[in-house]
Amino acid sequence: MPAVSAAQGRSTSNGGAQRRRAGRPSAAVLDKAGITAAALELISRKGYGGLTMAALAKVLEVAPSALYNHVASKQDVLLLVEDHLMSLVDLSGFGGGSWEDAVRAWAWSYRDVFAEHTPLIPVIAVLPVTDAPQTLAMYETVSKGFLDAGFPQERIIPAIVALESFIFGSAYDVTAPEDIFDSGSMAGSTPNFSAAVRSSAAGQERGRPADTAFSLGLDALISGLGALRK
Amino acid sequence: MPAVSAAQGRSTSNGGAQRRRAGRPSAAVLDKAGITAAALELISRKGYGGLTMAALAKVLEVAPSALYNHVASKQDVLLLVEDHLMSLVDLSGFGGGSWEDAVRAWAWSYRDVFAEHTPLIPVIAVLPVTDAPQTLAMYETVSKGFLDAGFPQERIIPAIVALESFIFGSAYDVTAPEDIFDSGSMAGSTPNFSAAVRSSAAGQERGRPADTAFSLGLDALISGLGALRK
DNA sequence: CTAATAAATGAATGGCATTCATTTAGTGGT
DNA sequence: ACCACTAAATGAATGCCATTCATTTATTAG
Repeated sequence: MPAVSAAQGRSTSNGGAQRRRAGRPSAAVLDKAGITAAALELISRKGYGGLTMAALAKVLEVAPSALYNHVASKQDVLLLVEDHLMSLVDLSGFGGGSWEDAVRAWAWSYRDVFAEHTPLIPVIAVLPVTDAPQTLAMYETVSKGFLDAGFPQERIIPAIVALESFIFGSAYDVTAPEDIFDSGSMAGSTPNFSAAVRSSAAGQERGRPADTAFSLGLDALISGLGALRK
Repeated sequence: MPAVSAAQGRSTSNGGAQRRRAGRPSAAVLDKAGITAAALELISRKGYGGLTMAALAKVLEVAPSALYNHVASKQDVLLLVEDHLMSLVDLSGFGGGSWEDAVRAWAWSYRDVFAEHTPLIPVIAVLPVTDAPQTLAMYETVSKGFLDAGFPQERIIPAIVALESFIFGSAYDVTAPEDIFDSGSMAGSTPNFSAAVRSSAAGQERGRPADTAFSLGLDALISGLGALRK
């Protein structure tokens, strides 16, 4: 199928999109910032399942192959998105106030941002920071916050990594279905677990279960790691 | 059914799979246990990139479409694998000894198992335990361990979830490349971060960096969560 | 004995990322 | 002013992949 797709257009009041003839256009249509923005729009509209190179090209009113003049692969697009998201993480606490409060605000916003973007977590976990300026900027601010709070220099990176690991895992947790711990017909053979599930659901009432666990773990990490300060 | 599983070809020691004629064979060739075993073998040999329905069918010496008589989708295969892996997690500490030691042994082995299977983490995070008997069994044992250690019932699930979140995030961390924190040409603009990276690398010497961070975070979590006991 | 069901084959199907030949436009050097 | 090179677009493959469907054969239930 020729896929009428992107640029149909002509006279009808569509999104615009005149068909472009082959060859380099006078003004460049694409750049990394535009690709990033289009990817984010697509993700928010259709989710990560809807983020395909073809769909991205359609949003940008370009042939799919044109994207490859600006990124080497789809993975590259994900990297661009990932780095952009890092700029949304709240670092304001590291400007003043206690280390505990700064870490808490940072961790909650970091988790919230990536809870909406869990498919990027495997990407982040392996992404060399060199290629990600926003990510690097975040690490710089956080490192300085830890240093100023009195952390021994050689403990700073392990502490940040431990916190990040917890944050990434917790981001997945946010996306879990309500009934994930429903033991169903097997409940009879798991009395202790089933009782614990019932009991935590009962004591819950307000707020998401994921928030309760995150709060609990974060407090434990903050107090445990905080003890490393000189 | 013992499930001959990875069906071997007739007499010849070819890798080559006698061609079976169409129609139901007298003895069933496939079952879930065999599919699970073949998937695990494939994963260990070729990684998750090599785990395709076609490759799985080839290992089992069947046509790809035959798999769909036993599983509904590839996701289903991943679920089978995931549940099998849960049986490899070390629960022995919960038989006796201190809660701290039991949790520590459980957490390390849990992380080690899934560090080799990070592509399953998104699957687990969303998997209803009903469909996963081994997973359910693990939760039962761990829940009982927490209860016996004096945890208030309504705190047990949040505490386990917090630990699991940390474990999953840390499993990704194990797979990160050595030089992930290399700031390269940008190092000049990130003095605090770069110094922290150098310093933690220097103090490292033995063991993986991921182990240092995991140990640090796990100790913090254990001492913080342990304080919840009555 | 027969109808329903289970389990296999083999041939599509449609979606996907990616590549390649081709076209056109700007750019740097002489 | 010319020319070679490079940049940025189109459009037509390519190959991989999960999944579906019609068909065949065997077993099982009534």
